[in-house]
This record gives sequence, C-alpha cells and structure tokens, in this order.
Amino acid sequence: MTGMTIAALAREGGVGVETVRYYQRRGLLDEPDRPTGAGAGGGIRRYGTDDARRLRFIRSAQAAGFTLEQIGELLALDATDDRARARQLAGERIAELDAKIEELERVRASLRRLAHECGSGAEGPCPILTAFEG
Amino acid sequence: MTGMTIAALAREGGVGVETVRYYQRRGLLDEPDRPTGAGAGGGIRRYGTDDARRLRFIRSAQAAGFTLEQIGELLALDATDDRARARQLAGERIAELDAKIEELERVRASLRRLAHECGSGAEGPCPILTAFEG
DNA sequence: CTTGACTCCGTACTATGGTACGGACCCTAT
DNA sequence: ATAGGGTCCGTACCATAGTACGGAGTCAAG
Repeated sequence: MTGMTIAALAREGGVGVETVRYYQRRGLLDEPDRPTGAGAGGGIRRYGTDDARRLRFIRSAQAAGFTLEQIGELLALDATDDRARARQLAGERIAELDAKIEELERVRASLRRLAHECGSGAEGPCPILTAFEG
Repeated sequence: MTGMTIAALAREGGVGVETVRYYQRRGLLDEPDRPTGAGAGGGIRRYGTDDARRLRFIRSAQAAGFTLEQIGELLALDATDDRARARQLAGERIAELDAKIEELERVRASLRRLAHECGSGAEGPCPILTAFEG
C-alpha cells in the first residue's frame, strides 16, 4: 500500500497528527478519499509527497509570519502562479513587520532606560513602576 | 455622592466598561463594595482616583508589551516597591524583545529579497512561493 | 482470532484579551 | 410615578492556532 498514514505525514512535517487534521479542517490540506474497504466506515487515508510538500509550504510560510488565512491564499497563488498578488502579499507583510519592529524597538529603548535608572540611584520609588503611573 | 461610576472610570482609562469588569475578574482592579442601600441587591459601585491610577498603570504597562499576568505582578510590586524584582521583570521583557526583534528582522530580510527577485526576472515560478516549498 | 497500535470523527478545551447579551435592578429627572 | 439610561452579573461568544478526549472502526502481527 503506497503513501503515508497521517502520523507519517505529521512526523514528516514536524507537527502533530491533530495539527494535520486541523489544517484539513481549515482547508489547507486535502483529505484523501478513504479506500472503500470493509464494512461501513471505509479504510485509512493515505498521503503522498504532494501532501508533504504542501505541509512544508505551510510551515515555512508560517515561519515567515503569515497567518493561516494568508497561507490559504498563498497556496491558491501557488496553483495559479499569480506573481503580482504574491508580491502584494509579501509587501503587506513587510509593512506589518516594519511597523511591529519599530514599535518593539521603541518599547525596548524605554524599558532599557527605566531599568538603568532603577539600577542607579536607590532613593525613592522604582522608576520602572512610576513610569506606568502617569 | 463621591466617586465615578464604572462608565466614568472606563472613559477615564480609555477602555470599555466590559474591559474594566474583565480586569476586575482578573484581579487587576478592585471591586468596591456596593453601598448597602435599598432592598436585596445593594447600590452602584463607586470608583476613586486610586482606581483610575491603577487602570492607567495597566494600560501603560500593556503598551510596554507586558501580559496581564505580568502586570498583576507589577501591581503587587508597586505596593511593596521591590526594585530588584521590577528590574528582573524588565530585564526578562527586554530579552524577549531582543529575540522577537531579531526574528522579525530575519523574516523581513528574507521576504524583501524574495519580493525583489520576484519583481525582476519574470521567467519561471515566483520565488516567493517556491521559497516555501523546500 | 485476538491484541494492540493506529485512525477517524465530532466535540470540547487551552491560552490571551477582550466583547456581547439578556434580565434584573437602581437611580434620576420629569 | 414612570420612563430612560446606567449598573450588575453570569454566561456565552470572538479571533488565532492549535491540543485533548472518547468511542468506534481498521489493520497487521503473533
């Protein structure tokens, strides 16, 4: 019998079985037909290299900070090869990253300053705390 | 009758009434006693400048990226004025920020490169998409 | 032909930070 | 005194990305 079981696919992709099933529910991964074997239910689904590739795609795009919804669109683009839309999504994500990085840097700078002030002079209330009281 | 209603407190803090109630459930804000007025239920709670200050503290600390759980600890520190612990929490948060910023910068750099490659040569599949296939 | 591991499926639960709803109650102004 | 708006409270719901559970079915090996 060719193809992986869901556990093998999950192992391949470095995720749990439940996560694969979750991606299926989200429409990011196919649910192959169950082989029409015995009684009522049917048999066990088998997965191929296509599914493994798709799963790797999902994990990589996720590492780049795309949400599962955006990844759904990226997977659709992957089928149609719409470069303009892909560039647009990448551009939007870059803009989000720019904003987020700038915000975190601002927060980090002010926390560093407060921690430094708190470390030097020992009199009075802690500036880290009083900074939040304004 | 002195003191604000919950709506006034919420307005003061720039949050919704439901959010104030949520913070109360989380133990971040006090629930003042209901005045023992009429029949069964009692009257309407009143809030003072202490509550408003506490609410501002929460919002400021939140803007600095602390979780509500961490803010709970910060509020406790605010009462005891434990500078060492405050510095420790700030240090931990700075380390988290360092890691997060670095990660986002890495992702941004690779997305920028991919978007650039996708924009130049027009032959073959989009590199933004193929980059996720490995 | 039974045991044990795995699969399938629906459903419920986790964490985080809220937001919304409905009914009862309170309070103030007209 | 009655209409309205605000408050109180429990509970349920939102998004995001999973994780867990229980029961039934399936499959391969001993």
